[in-house]
Amino acid sequence: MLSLTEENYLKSIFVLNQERAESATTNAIAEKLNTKASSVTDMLKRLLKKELIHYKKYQAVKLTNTGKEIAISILRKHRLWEFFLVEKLQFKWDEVHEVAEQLEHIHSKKLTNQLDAFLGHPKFDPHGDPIPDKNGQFPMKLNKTLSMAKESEALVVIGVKDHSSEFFNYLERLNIELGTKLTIELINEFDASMEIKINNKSSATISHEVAQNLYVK
Amino acid sequence: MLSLTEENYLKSIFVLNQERAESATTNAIAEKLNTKASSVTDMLKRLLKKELIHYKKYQAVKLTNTGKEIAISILRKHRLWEFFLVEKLQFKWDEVHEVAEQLEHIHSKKLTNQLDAFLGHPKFDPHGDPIPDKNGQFPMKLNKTLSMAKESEALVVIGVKDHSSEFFNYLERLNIELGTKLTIELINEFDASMEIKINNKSSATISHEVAQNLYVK
DNA sequence: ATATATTTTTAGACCACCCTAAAAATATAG
DNA sequence: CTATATTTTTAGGGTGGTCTAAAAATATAT
Repeated sequence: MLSLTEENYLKSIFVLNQERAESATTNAIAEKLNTKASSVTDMLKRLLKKELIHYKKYQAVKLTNTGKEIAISILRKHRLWEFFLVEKLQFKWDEVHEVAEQLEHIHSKKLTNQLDAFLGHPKFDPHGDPIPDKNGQFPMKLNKTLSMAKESEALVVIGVKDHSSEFFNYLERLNIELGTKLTIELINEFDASMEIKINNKSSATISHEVAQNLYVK
Repeated sequence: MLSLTEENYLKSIFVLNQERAESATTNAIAEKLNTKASSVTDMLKRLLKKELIHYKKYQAVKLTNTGKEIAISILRKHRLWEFFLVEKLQFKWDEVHEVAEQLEHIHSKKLTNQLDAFLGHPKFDPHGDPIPDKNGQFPMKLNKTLSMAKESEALVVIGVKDHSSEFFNYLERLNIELGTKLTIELINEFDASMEIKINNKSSATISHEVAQNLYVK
């Protein structure tokens, strides 16, 4: 059983390596965890002894498979809890992080999996970050935006690229949320703005910029 | 901000003093926390310095008002989470404790209060223990056991006195859980055992000892 | 290619929390 | 009331995790 601190180190290393290979350096980890480089070196030795990382002095760190598994499970818990907080407990999207940082360290497979089921197996957290499933598989990254679709296509909203509250407010006024059905009625050639039907009820005209920020399938 | 360990000490002291005044002795605390008496003495000094307990060498410990507040808030969180686990995540009675022991240490007033609201402000946890409200007030204690009821009375199970897994298993075999309706069909004068109807379906004979451990209303 | 700047590691110390073994205080029995 | 048993505390040490300051390795600049 790992300590809370060890888990946080694994998570940071994982996230850094996601961003860019070779980027999990001592200093980078220290900064991410608000600690000192010397403390990081200390911990790296411990994690090496437990075979959770690959580490040679003065070189960037990588996770072993075990280390990766653990890091992913922590990420999974973090994002599931964020989803829970927003969806069930009315937290705002900027209030969840701090609490999820604590909840991600609760050890109970049953808890995690039941929570996942209770939430309906969400694929993305409230910030749009992908939630790995219980086997550690990440969902496909969202890549198709409304702006890529053609006239008369019927689509479903599955995410947003922009996370500003301005955008969320805009979507709320138009009654667009996750799962909303959109049909493209017309695309203006001039500025690529679109006339769309929302849930087969209301109609609206949206700019190309808005369409670029809506993930659909 | 208190450490997880400090919080556990406060909780244990509170629970011991609930059971009986003067019962929070060094040895009793050590046993409750699965640690050694000398470690307890160590911690008592720290808690004294933080003014969370009243403590004189060789004497039983009491909580200060601050200490009591903290202990109650931990108990509140523990019991709310137990309720959540059973009610929303389909945990069994005997599976919740270990996880709740972890969840009770999450620091977020907003989380606790929103969870409370989400659950509908429950007054008792799945074991029938009272859940203090956000001001630290406990609801009235459960006091009526099945053994106090009379022939032909119809009752609802609202808690258990005994928390052993043996008892939980027994109840599971009989299909008795929170909210189960029991009707007393007959009380044997000899040993005070009862024949009861469970949810108007199955019948069973239960001993007086079992009846004494079921809270009803 | 050497001098300088930056990054990383080591050395040594501190704190929280745990332990064992022994000493001190308290409780119990005759 | 003394002798013994029990409880509690002290003394001293260990581990996980932190830090500062200094040394070592690596990277950068001329």
